[in-house]
Amino acid sequence: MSTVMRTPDASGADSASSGATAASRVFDALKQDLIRGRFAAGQKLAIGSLKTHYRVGLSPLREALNRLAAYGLLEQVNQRGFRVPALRLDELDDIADLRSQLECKALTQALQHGDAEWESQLLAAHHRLRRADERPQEMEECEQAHLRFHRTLLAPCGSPWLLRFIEQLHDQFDRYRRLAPPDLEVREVLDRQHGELVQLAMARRVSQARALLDEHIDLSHGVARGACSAP
Amino acid sequence: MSTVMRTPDASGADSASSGATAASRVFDALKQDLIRGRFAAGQKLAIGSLKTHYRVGLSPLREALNRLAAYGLLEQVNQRGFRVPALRLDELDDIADLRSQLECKALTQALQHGDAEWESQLLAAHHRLRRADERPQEMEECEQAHLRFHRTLLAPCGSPWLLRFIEQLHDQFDRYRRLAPPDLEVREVLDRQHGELVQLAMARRVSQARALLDEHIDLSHGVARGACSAP
DNA sequence: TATAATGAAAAAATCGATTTTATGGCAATG
DNA sequence: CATTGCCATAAAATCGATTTTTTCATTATA
Repeated sequence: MSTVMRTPDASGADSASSGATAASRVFDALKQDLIRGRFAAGQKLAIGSLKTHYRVGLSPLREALNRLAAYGLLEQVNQRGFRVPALRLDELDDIADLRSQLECKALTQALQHGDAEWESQLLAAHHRLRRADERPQEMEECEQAHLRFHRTLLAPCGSPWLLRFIEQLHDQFDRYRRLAPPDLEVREVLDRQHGELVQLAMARRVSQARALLDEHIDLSHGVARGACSAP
Repeated sequence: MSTVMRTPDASGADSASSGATAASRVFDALKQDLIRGRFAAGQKLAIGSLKTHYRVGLSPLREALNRLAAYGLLEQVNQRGFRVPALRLDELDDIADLRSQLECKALTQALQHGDAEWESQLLAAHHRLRRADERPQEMEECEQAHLRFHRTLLAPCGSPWLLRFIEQLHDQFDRYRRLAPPDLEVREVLDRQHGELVQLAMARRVSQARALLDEHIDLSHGVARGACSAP
């Protein structure tokens, strides 16, 4: 069962499944590693090393790099390869501002269209998130659960392009957030907000939910700013 | 002078210039042909024919196709190649709605940040647009001028990611609009609105300008709907 | 000393051929 | 008659080698 990819991985599922090509596998792996900050910001990628590191040939690797550049997780300069984008405070502010704008819109629409089935899924996603948060040593587990929770929250908004952009911004944002020093106090507030979001969403309290999501993103934004050095 | 490409062609300029690679050239050509509707919607692309048509080898061609899929102008299914996305009314509505939302936001910010230099550029862009419109036989000329006008209008908004998404949506929207039967009456109104937009922008009348841009997009939307058949 | 030219080494991009996977017709089976 | 299995064909994906372009240390020049 292969996945239609008008966008890199529109389904949100990892292409680790059966019919995955080498290109899509290395795309997923590279994407994760970029978001997790495994490459230094601003660094130039040595294609030769990537080839050996990810155990793929040149062609699928280059195809993956091209996708990532089009997606915005890499910069491509014409005869001089690929590099990791720098982390810039002004860009983070831009990303966070747009996230607020788009996710609040999506939330409004999701509260209008979401049905009973969605409510169950949202509760389930929140439950998984809490469980994962109880074992913070499993970082990737937590991150996955967190991503899925936010996806589930906005999923029924009815606008594929809106969701696409939100996903893209989320990936960009996470590059910053994951590199920032963690703030356990803020972290607790953020966790609490997840539960409150579920309550407000189920009760269809649009404006309150919007305000809370806005605050949620803004708090995260404050933490993520710690990833930036100079400008 | 090569261009940084965190996105396909972030500068808006054609990569026909000096340091262009085969991949970026065929990317530009394919992108234009897709937007111009030279391929039937839903059609599967025969990579072999593309190779001969665009006179490039397999590797650069595949890299271009991968970029286009990540950009959303192609669909990619894992072991069965690339196809042109179908034209769907609900998707067009989605695109138009988002365009309104994002472009109005950008317009507001542009009116706040735009300086005198920008005003000159806007006047110039509008002048070129009018001149191009006088020779409607030069369709591509008109389209280019039109695109540049809208780019210039929003350019100083100060948000690279917002501009990126707007550009992407604009390309998607144009796929529909260019295939729709032209409506000369509406066309005249749209042309008039361009001039009015310039006036309102220069006078920094934010809310009036927003309302007009919204109407502008909505009118275009009505025309573009003519490109859709069934759903 | 600063600047420009040079050329070897490294990296990016591309090509041609091979391998892998899907597709569609046809026979075999229930 | 519908369904399944099999093969030949076609297409997609990948590999290995070649070509092109950049990089950078070195030398020549003003």
